[in-house]
Amino acid sequence: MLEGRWKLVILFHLFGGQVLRFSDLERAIPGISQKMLIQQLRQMEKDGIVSRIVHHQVPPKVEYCLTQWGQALCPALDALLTWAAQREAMDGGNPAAAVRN
Amino acid sequence: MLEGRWKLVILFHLFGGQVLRFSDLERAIPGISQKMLIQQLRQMEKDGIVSRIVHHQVPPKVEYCLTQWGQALCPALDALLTWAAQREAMDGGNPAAAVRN
DNA sequence: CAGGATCCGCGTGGATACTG
DNA sequence: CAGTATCCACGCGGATCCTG
Repeated sequence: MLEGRWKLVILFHLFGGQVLRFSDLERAIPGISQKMLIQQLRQMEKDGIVSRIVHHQVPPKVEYCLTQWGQALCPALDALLTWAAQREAMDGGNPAAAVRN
Repeated sequence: MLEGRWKLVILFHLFGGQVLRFSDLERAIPGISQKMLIQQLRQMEKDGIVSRIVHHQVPPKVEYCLTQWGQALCPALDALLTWAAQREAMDGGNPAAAVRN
């Protein structure tokens, strides 16, 4: 359910109860295409991890945030961030390597 | 670094300081091919997550375990397990869905 | 603005056979 | 036992164009 190149990246942006618009996410994640963004969001919505809030108005406005079940992922995401931080704190390794992924 | 279909599955088996042989992992992970197993192990070895211990003898014996840096992933893996467990504890949803992945 | 629809390359991953 | 070598399908993900 968390596989794929973008899932975790998206989740990290929704981390901590953030509510973001489609375009916000698009701008926040350089390199992602609209197709991938919507595709991954839809899958996670289907899996009950993120919820989609449509505001009926023009221009359209759609927001995304974590569901309650998605919020439960926060400790795990946090642990992953801690892990990545440890990596950078390590000696020789180049710091970019941990970020690049 | 954790992407791909098998990385996490393999890590879950090396969880808690387990030291396993190649064939142990192969048997423990139904459906994985030798190619994928060795490929993913090599990548994680290169990333410094798992370490490869070769015992020079016949028949060959090679063991795999987490490096110190790999051990640092345990809290994160644990959080993910907790997350998955919460899923199953939830009402309506079919329990298989959380496992299937 | 928030997508939908298409086309397409290329890498991931599966199956099988072979080896030191 | 612990890999290596090869072939190949499929689908992920990128690019581009279109729409309510």
